[in-house]
Amino acid sequence: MRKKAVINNSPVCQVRMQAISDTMSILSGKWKFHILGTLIEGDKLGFMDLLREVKGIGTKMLSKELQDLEMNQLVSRTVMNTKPITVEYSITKYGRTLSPLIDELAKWGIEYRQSMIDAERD
Amino acid sequence: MRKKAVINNSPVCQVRMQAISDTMSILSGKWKFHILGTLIEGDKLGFMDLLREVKGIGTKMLSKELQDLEMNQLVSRTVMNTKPITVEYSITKYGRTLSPLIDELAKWGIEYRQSMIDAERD
DNA sequence: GGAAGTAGTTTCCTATAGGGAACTACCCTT
DNA sequence: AAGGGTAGTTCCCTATAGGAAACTACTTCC
Repeated sequence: MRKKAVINNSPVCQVRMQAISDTMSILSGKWKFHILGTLIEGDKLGFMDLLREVKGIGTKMLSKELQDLEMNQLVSRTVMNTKPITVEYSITKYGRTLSPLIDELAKWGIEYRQSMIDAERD
Repeated sequence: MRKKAVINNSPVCQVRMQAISDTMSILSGKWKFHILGTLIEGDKLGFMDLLREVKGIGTKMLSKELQDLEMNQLVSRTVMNTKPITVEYSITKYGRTLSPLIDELAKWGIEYRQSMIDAERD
């Protein structure tokens, strides 16, 4: 008799797994959390502001990641009526719903670092 | 006068950003959350059990991801003294500290799906 | 002895992610 | 008219992630 999957067959697990995949796919890539974190802290920022704040990112990736985030309604892009045109990027109300998740990520990472330090002392 | 980064210069932000990178790097890849989620639900599982539970994964990736997780003390691997040797994978106590994070990921993903459905109704 | 189950490893391949540098285009200041 | 700031786009390249399939090695059941 061939064994079959049991645990992940329950509808509730399937939904959870799918949800996790969704979230990770929206927030995939090296820079999304950095950009979101920066925008959550810093209200309205221009393209060049973000380029300076997000250390190490280049124009290509910043542009691409911002487009992804805008597409998913996490970030808004507003072209201002100034001469030299400027653009204001800011986090959306919906983007702010990521705060608890980002906090958890940061919290776990900080505790992880601490546990490594504790382990070293043995 | 040349502008400089301001927001992410505060030590607290730097630590947070680093922590997020740490977490994401430990949990990187397509399968880690699936494996962890399955092990959190299902106590002790063998290699082939996991292969069946984690839909779509192949032996190579499963093996590699389990090694990564074991290295970071999130998963334990025990070779059992049975003939045909079997191996028991289970989540560690430390691995369980990821539960709140995984819950947040799932929660956000589920709300995201719902918001898409709501948006469609307009 | 052959099938099937245990737990992987190895090899080969492709698709994607991501980086660097150059380039566009517009405007302001000097 | 030259330099520097705005906001990107395009092209080229490489490194890595991940998948498929074959292979190892050992055991038990039929």
